[in-house]
Amino acid sequence: MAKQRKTKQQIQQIAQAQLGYEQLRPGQADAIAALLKGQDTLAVMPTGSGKSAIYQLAGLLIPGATVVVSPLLALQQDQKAAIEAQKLAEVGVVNSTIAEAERAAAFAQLAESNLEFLFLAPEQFNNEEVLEQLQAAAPSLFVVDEAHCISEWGHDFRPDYLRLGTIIEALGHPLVLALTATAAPPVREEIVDRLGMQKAKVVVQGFDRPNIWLAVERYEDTREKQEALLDRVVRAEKPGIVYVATRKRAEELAEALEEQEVKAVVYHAGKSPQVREAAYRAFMDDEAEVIVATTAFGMGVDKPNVRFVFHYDISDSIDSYYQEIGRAGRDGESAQAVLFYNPEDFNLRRFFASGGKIETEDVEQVVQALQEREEPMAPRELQETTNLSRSKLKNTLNRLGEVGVLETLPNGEVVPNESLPDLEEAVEEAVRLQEHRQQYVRSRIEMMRGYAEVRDCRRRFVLNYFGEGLSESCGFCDNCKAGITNEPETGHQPFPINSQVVHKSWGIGTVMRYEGDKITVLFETVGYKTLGVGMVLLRGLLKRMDTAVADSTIRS
DNA sequence: CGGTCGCGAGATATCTCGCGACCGGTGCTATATT
Repeated sequence: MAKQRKTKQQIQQIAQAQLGYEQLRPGQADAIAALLKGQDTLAVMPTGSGKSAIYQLAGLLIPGATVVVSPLLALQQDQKAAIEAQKLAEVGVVNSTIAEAERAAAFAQLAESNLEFLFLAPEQFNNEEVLEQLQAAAPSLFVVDEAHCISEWGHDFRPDYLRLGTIIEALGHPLVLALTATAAPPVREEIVDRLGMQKAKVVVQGFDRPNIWLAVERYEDTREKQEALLDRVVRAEKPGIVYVATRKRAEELAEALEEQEVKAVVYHAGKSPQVREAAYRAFMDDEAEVIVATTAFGMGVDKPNVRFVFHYDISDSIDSYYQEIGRAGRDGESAQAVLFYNPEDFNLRRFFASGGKIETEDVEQVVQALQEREEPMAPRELQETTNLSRSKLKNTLNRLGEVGVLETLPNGEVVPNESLPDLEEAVEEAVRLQEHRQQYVRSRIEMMRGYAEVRDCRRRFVLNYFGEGLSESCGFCDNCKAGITNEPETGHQPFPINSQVVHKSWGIGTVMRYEGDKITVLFETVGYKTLGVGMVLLRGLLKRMDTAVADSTIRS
């Protein structure tokens, strides 16, 4: 296929003609231009900045079909509807809710090169027919929407996200486009890595949301915290979102709000699809003032006038937290993000994070079962033979796949690899990988504590976390208002932000931020670590890595 | 880790305490049952 060279101006003209866009935003044009040059691209851009337009335009401009991997059935439907409303091209959706006839029609259209966009969830690739049809159709563009799911869900919850790289390879490596709203540098790296993106272009659009007021209120007492939150919701300008960690808490808080005559609805995965849809609609249409929700609520939500996002419980990472509060103030008007913080709440997060611990014996058991069988086994069979819990087995299989002991076939069954590495060593490596993963997850929770307890401009903390600087304090967070800020003093920063350093036992890391006399480094193996700068210098704990970080990143 | 539930024991005929068990988030898909 001849590479298409189009100037940004030409792209702009097409955008205007096809999508009615007056002006493409810088990130959009950069991403599309990179794709047209044949470069795999990762675009990290806030919701509402037109991520969909990137794949829509690129899909139309590049000859051949576009496959879009999307995590939720509702999103697939929405995106299809959006394209159809603009009469851009023929669209198909393939998932478990689609009738056989419609599914067959979509594949027939695809085979005749009459389908431009095909939406599906990563689990669909377990179906051999899907993969065969796609291989025959040879799509030219493979899009992974909400690509942070690879890193957030792939390791345990939805492991098929980790297999997308294999799928891309099986399709002969079409051009790859990954899209996400929120991804810290290690998450970006993982996306590029796991999808096997080649010479990836990374386009990052500004993370700052200056109209969102950031604050943390600390309580040592649960009852006191609840009363404070309810009181704040009652007084706050609405509509707003209250995030909680458990379904039960969601129900309780909504009820308490109703008692105070606040129109509140509940949203969590324990509700039937109808009830969830009704709650969503009520909130979107401003019939409900407040939605009290678990993390089930949010993906794909783009409501302009959300005036507050309150967290009754802390999130599992800054990534999640920022994504959640980012749903406030999309209209550009000011909005509030307040974290109601009780250090005890970390216990639940640690519990969620500890579920995936695997023991050497468990791993050996799985390997043994596979070897005895000598033919592909479905995970369900393995679960019966080994007596491991579903999530533990998932984790074990994922890690074994990573160290090359086994391979997951397109239909989801697993087989031992033909050329087996040293088994004992590989098993140990698998256990070690899982430990690293856990340390990483826990270190992200610790960064959340860092945010809650930081005595500096909170916006600077968050932006540093995403690899961006903020030279002047924001003036729009509780700490700035109270005069608790800590202007960066270059003299105390022996290693520049974002530079690479090496630690004797933790290996390579990236300098994330400084706070007072503390330095926070993100290590590839153990996650985020905070050290005293004085001690680091005195003991020579960190050494500068001289290889410059490849910077294919555009900031705008 | 901590909140909650259910149970049995104890002092009194219903309530209170203490102990152990158990649960806690996110979604796809396939399949069986009304």
